[in-house]
Amino acid sequence: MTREAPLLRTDPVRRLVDAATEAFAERGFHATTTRDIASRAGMSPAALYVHFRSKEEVLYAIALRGHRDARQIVADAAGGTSTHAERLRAMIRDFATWHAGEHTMGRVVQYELDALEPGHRAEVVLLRNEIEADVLGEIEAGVAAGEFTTTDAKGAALVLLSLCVDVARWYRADGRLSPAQIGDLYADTAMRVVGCG
Amino acid sequence: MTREAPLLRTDPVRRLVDAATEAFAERGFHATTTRDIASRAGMSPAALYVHFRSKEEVLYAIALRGHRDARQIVADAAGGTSTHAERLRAMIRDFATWHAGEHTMGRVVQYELDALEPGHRAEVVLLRNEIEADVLGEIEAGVAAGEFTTTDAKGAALVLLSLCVDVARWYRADGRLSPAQIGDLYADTAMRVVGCG
DNA sequence: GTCTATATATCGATAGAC
DNA sequence: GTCTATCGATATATAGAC
Repeated sequence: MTREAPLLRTDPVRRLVDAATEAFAERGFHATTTRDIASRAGMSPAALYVHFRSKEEVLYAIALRGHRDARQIVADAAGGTSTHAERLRAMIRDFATWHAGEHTMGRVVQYELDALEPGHRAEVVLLRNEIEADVLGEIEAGVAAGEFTTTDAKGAALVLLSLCVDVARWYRADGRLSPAQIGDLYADTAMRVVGCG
Repeated sequence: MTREAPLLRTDPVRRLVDAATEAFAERGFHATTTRDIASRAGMSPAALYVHFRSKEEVLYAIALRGHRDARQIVADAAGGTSTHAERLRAMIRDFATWHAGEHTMGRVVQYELDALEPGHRAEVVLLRNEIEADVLGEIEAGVAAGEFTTTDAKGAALVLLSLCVDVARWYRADGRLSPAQIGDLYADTAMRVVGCG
C-alpha cells in the first residue's frame, strides 16, 4: 500500500484555492489581490507564484473544480430512480441545494467566468453544456414518455437551470430557507414548470 | 414656455453614466478604469471628476436610475387589468422583458451592488424591497381571491423574481429568444408556478 | 468645463537569500 | 518551497493652465 498524499489542510495548492474561492466570492476576481489570497492562506505574497503562474490560473483551477463537482451532482441525481419525474426532481433538488450549500464556490463559478482567458473559458463552457444537456434530455424523455405535458422542453430547461444558478446570487446562510428547503421548493417548482401531476 | 434642457447626447453627465453602464456591464465595476469611462464618453480622464466625486458615485447614479426604472415597469404592469392572474402575468412579463432588453443596465443593477458604499447600498435595497413587495402582494391577493392554488406565496415570489433577475446574466442579443419571447415564456411560467389555469 | 500633467498608492509578478 | 524586498505598470484622484 502506497503512502497517502499530505493532509489536505497542509496542501498549499488546496489552501490557496480555498482562500481564493472565498476572496473571489466576496469581492470578485478583479478586486481581489494576490496578496489577499496568499494572506488568507497564511503565506507571503510570493508563495502564490510557486504554485500558480498567475492569478487567472487560480481562477481556472477553481472553475474546473466547481464545474466538475456540479456536473457530478447532476449526473449522480439522474441515476438510481425509475421515473423521469423522480429523476428530474432529484436533479433540480440537488443542483439547487448545491448552489445554496456551496454558494461561495457557486458564486465564483457562475459570475467570474468572464475573467478567464479564452482558452480556459472555452474548456469550462464544455462542462456547462454537459449539465444543460443532462437536464434538457431528462425533460424531453419525460415528455416522450407522457410524464410531462409541457410543449416547450427547451424553455422549461432554460427556466429550471436559470433558477438553480441564481440561488448562488441571493442565498444567505442566515436567510429564511435552508439549502435542503430550497432544494425541495425547487423540485416542486420543476414539476409545475414541466407539467407533471 | 421655458427653454428645454440641453440635448441628451451632449449632456456630459448622461454621457458618462451611459458609458459607465456599458463598461461596468462588460468588465465589472472594479475592472473598469475611470479612464475607460471617460474615453467612452469622449472625454479626458479628468473630466469625470468634474461631474462625480468618485467612480463609486457613478455606479450609485446608475443603480438609482436602474432600480427606479425597474420599479416603474412593475408598478405600471400592475395597473389597468382586472384579474390578479392578468396583473401578475403582466408584471412578470414586463419585468423579464426589461431584464432582457435592458440587460446592460440589468447586469450592473443586479451584480455590482456590492461595490456601492454602505449608505448608497442601503438606499438601493429599499427600492428592491418595494419591487419584491409588489410581486408578493399580487400573489397573495390572487391566492385570497381563489385565482391561484399555491400554498407557498413567498416561495413563488422568490422563484419568479429570481427568474427575472437571472435573465440579465444569460441573455444575449444573438440568442434564440427575443426579449418579448422571454417575457411570454416567463409569464406562462408564472401561471404554472402559482397554480393558475 | 475641458484639457495636460502628475501626485500618490497599490497592483501583479519577479529576484535572490535561505 | 518559503521568505523579504522590489521592479515596472497602472490605478484613482488632483493641480493648474486655458
